[in-house]
Amino acid sequence: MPELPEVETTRRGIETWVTGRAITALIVRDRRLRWPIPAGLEDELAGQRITGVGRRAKYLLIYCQRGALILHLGMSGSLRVLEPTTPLIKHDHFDLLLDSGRCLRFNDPRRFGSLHWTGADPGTHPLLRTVGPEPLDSSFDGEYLRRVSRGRRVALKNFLMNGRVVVGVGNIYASEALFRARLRPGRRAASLTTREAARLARAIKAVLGNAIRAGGTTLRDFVGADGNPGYFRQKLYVYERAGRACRICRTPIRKVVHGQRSTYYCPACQK
DNA sequence: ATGGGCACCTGGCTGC
DNA sequence: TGCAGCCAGGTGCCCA
Repeated sequence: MPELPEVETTRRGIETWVTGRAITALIVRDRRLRWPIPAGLEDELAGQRITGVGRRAKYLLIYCQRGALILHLGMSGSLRVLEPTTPLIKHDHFDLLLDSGRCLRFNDPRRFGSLHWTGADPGTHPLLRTVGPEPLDSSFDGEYLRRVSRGRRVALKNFLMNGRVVVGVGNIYASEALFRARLRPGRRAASLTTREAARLARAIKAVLGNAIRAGGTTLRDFVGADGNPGYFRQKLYVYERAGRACRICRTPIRKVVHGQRSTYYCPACQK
């Protein structure tokens, strides 16, 4: 499910509900995620106050007095603000109960999500230590993309989805950003000219920014903290539009596979 | 170092 | 109606 815009939508959705609240309890119902929820986390969290909610890459960071929770939504995870009495459904993994009387409830059918705890700066955690720049930061620009793409023979699409190059760009937004930059997904990264790299960096920022403004993309099951879907799907130009007319030039959109993932592009608009 | 492929899971849809 | 097969928004790890 979630790429950067969906995680950011979730972050904004929970922020005002949890910041400044104390955790009264963590109730774990199913520890089985990509990695098991750490034993003893219940005791660590009880009584701690939440000081803020951040995001790094596709990880949500819930800052507490003595450390931070690091939460990944995987492919199918969602985190909602609910009354604790809301009936449980299949794949509800945990509740974080707050002193406001609300709770954060995490549901994840495919169990690709994860929950970690760190007593240190989350940026030093092994999962986050080696990741690339945030695409919406000013340090991420055409000059950076041009520099790190030198000598790289991978397809542009895979290059963008490599978290060491840039974080947050998943399968939907890689295709969308390449369409917006008018670049073919199969081109070698090393073929990027200075101008193209600048166009691509701008396209990534624009696509992600617009998707955040729309509350993310819901293809099947993404919902934000309020339970509502995202509305960016209506604004997709190529993703899941194989055979349909390009919104710019009416040429049929093509679907190919790169690294076992579906990729969509317009053979006329993208060079 | 780089790139490619696999594995981890459940559920929804398609076609026989 | 049942069932097999395929596909899905991520990413750490293994191997060449």
